[in-house]
Amino acid sequence: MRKDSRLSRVLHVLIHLEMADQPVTSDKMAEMLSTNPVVVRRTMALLRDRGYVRSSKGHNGGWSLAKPLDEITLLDIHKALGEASVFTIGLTDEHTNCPIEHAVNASLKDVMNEAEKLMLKRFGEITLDLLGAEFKT
Amino acid sequence: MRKDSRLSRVLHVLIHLEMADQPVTSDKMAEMLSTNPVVVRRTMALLRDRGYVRSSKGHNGGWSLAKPLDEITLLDIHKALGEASVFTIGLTDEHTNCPIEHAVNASLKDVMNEAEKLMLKRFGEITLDLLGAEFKT
DNA sequence: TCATCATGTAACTTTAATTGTTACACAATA
DNA sequence: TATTGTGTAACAATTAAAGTTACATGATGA
Repeated sequence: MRKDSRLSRVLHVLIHLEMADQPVTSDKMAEMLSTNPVVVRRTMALLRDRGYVRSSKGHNGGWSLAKPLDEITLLDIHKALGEASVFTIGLTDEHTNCPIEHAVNASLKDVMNEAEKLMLKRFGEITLDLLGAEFKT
Repeated sequence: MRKDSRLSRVLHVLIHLEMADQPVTSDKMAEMLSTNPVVVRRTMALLRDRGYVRSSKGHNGGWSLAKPLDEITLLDIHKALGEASVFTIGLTDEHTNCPIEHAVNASLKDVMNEAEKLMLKRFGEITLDLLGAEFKT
């Protein structure tokens, strides 16, 4: 099953951003991430919409933090990226009226909701400066 | 992100299987699931490999349970389907030696592991007869 | 002011993985 | 022995994300 590594990538970039004393261009980031500047802009735009980063044009332009890392949580970034669900496991579309199908889906949904809730709670507890701190030790 | 609904589908089918007094053909199942008999065989073959179901050929052939539902857990089926991870969130390939990237991935991995562990624990606690029981009430 | 650097974004192509399909071999049974 | 069913290889279709191209627009500094 395909994985979405935007979260991992963008966190990586944000922490680098904090250490830079100048805006960092999409080109530089793309190079870091072995990807394309347009892809970077697409993803970063989602964060800008939420006020976590800023972009500027022209000479010495690029991306910079709009908020200190200790005020941004993993959950914030995860939400900004707008992935519908964290699970690869999906439920069947219940176009039938089969009560068994409904029961199965309800059970699965319960378990997945519980796990997702736990995960998002943890994400909410981790600010991005902690990620940076961890590597500095 | 694409979802894998094989788990949901196959559970649905297994509970139906229990109630059938004859083997059920791949064609019937495919119709139930609005899919293709070959797809059904592919998925069911994974369960047969683990001894949860049996298949027989010829007249009155088809699929039947090889184990009572109260001896099969959600976790058993999940494992049989062989999905690598339950999460849509992936980590970057660490071809670089960037310590920040490593730290970010380690943190994400921690949180995901914890959530996955919880989820699989719950899956292990739910036997398939419980799913059926739930709908009967 | 104007060449240059940078983002913004639409439109399109590529990629990767599953799912669906076709075709045919093989086995069981009425 | 015709029919019913699985087993499986090989291929096509689908789909969603990622990548790419192209060009507009804005900012900056020489």
